Amino acid sequence: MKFYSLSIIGSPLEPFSYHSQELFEVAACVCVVFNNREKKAVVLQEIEKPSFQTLEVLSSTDEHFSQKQLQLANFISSYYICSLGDAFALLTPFQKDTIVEHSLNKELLTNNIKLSKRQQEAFAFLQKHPVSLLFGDTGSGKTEIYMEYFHKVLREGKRAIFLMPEISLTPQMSKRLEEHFGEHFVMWHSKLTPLQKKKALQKVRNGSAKIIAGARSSLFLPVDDIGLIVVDEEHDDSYKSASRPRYNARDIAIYMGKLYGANVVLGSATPSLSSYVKFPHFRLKGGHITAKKEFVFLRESEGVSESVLRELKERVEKKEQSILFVPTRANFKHLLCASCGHTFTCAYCSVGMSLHLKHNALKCHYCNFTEAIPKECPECKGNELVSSRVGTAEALKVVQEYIPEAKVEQFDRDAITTAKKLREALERFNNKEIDILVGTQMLSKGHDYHDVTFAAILGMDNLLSQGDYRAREKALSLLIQVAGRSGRAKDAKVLVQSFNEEFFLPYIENYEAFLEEEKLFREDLYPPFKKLCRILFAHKYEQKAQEEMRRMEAALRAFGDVEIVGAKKCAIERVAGKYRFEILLRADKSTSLIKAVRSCKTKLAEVDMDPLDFV
DNA sequence: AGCACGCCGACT
DNA sequence: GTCGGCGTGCTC
Repeated sequence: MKFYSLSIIGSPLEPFSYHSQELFEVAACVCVVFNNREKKAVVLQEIEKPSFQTLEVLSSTDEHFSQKQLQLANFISSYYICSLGDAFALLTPFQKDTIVEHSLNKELLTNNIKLSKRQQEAFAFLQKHPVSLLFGDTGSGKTEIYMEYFHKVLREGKRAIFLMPEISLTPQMSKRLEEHFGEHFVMWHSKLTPLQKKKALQKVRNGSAKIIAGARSSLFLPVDDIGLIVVDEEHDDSYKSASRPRYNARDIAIYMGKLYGANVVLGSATPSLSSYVKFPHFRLKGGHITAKKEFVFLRESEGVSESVLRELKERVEKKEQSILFVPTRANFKHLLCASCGHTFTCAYCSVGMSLHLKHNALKCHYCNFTEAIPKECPECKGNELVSSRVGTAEALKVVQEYIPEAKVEQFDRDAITTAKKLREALERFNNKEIDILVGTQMLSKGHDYHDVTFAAILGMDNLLSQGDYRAREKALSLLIQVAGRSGRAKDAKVLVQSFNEEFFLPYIENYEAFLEEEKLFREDLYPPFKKLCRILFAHKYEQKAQEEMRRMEAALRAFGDVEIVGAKKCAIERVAGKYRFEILLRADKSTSLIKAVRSCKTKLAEVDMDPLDFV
């Protein structure tokens, strides 16, 4: 009889002991009964017979993790402070007896990419460093360099992972990679259907997929011969997972680079300060785009201004395309009573209800609670309700009323709900069936709109005044990214409605100047110079959440190398009926944070290592 | 995290 | 009487 320590996949608990007649390899997947239910588990090691009764392993499976995946799971579990079971739940195992194809389409070994002198220099630079930052403006030719690099990896008999923010996984990019790498290319993201997933996974497992492009989770596919990881748009916050474990795919890519002996390339036109400080960079400017861009600031706050409308109308008449950026969805973010000042807030969250005229509803953007738009104020019975903070739907309405002949479309999470809708919207825009796209952040994510001659950007001031340490970085990079969607083929005008011209303007065409400034502001206080960890407590009863927080706060005081920056209510103190408290910790080294938090983490506490958002 | 067990209110 | 609300405890 043999005894094993097993990690139950998906369980937040520590490993459990089982027995079996069979001999299992470390990292093999087995089936067990756990708490009266059948679960998959990972063999960690053989152990001595424990003092308590054990259950027998139900069966072995044909799945197993690799040694490197085992190390990766251990890293995730220790760095992000979660169970091994939670870490393994992220990974896709290998499958025994999969026939591995080594045949490579010979035609793909040669390629027709012609890099410019500068691009060649960049390529040489990237190859020299284990982790490097390709700091290249929109349209400066980053993608060609990636392609060239992928070809090289292929020639060396290895494979490459190409990470992108989910929304950038567009047909355009897919098509381009398909043309280059044919059957050796595969796309992986959460919106694939089960059948598509199965097919893609088969190609990954049998080795025919050499270039794996996809979102966060592509990092965890069963690939052991990784020669290169590219993290495109590395500044993008969506690389950070919003649920447990709250890992950052960009940072895990860097860890994996070391683990697999693969180079890592981070690419962005607006790199994060963290990457800029930590890694050597190569600056790629302008490139083959010769079109000029004119930036105009307009000191106006709410809504779509007359000037923006006039500009938009002018473009429509000239049959030119425009984009209009608004940071919020819906018609309005807030609704309040003009006579008594009563605000309409969600019954379950401490946030305002957004006004969605299309559905005749007030909607909470945090828990989705929906109710009819009230006719009068429940407090004072007044019937003069006013709304504020214009969103995409309202901006679209205003534009449509001003320019009835224009073809205007909404481009946000409310309108683009599926991959198909995204594909079709982008197709219509590129086919000139749309004059104006009105959208949120979604507009900024790597889509190639080649003929936009006018971009209007609203709501920047709200983003800038959000108050967390990255607000400046977030606002400025977003502005540059949205502006970068215009002026690709023809000259363009970018109109920014903001009172913060003094902050934005000097940096728009000189992002490194911003990074250098920001470095001074962050030194001794914020990442990457200091490490942060946020611990969240959420509970139905306010007192319970607060007590848990206080208990942990007290325990954390024992650690001299960890500073308790704050222990308080969250900025949004209630979400989905739960009261929320947080502790923010700061230290010089992440090991200090890990040690402290590990030692006194309660069940209720959710750890957010290297937090990016503070809501 | 699930999920079963068990104890108390409000309804056929 | 019972249906079902969620507090508590357990998972090798």
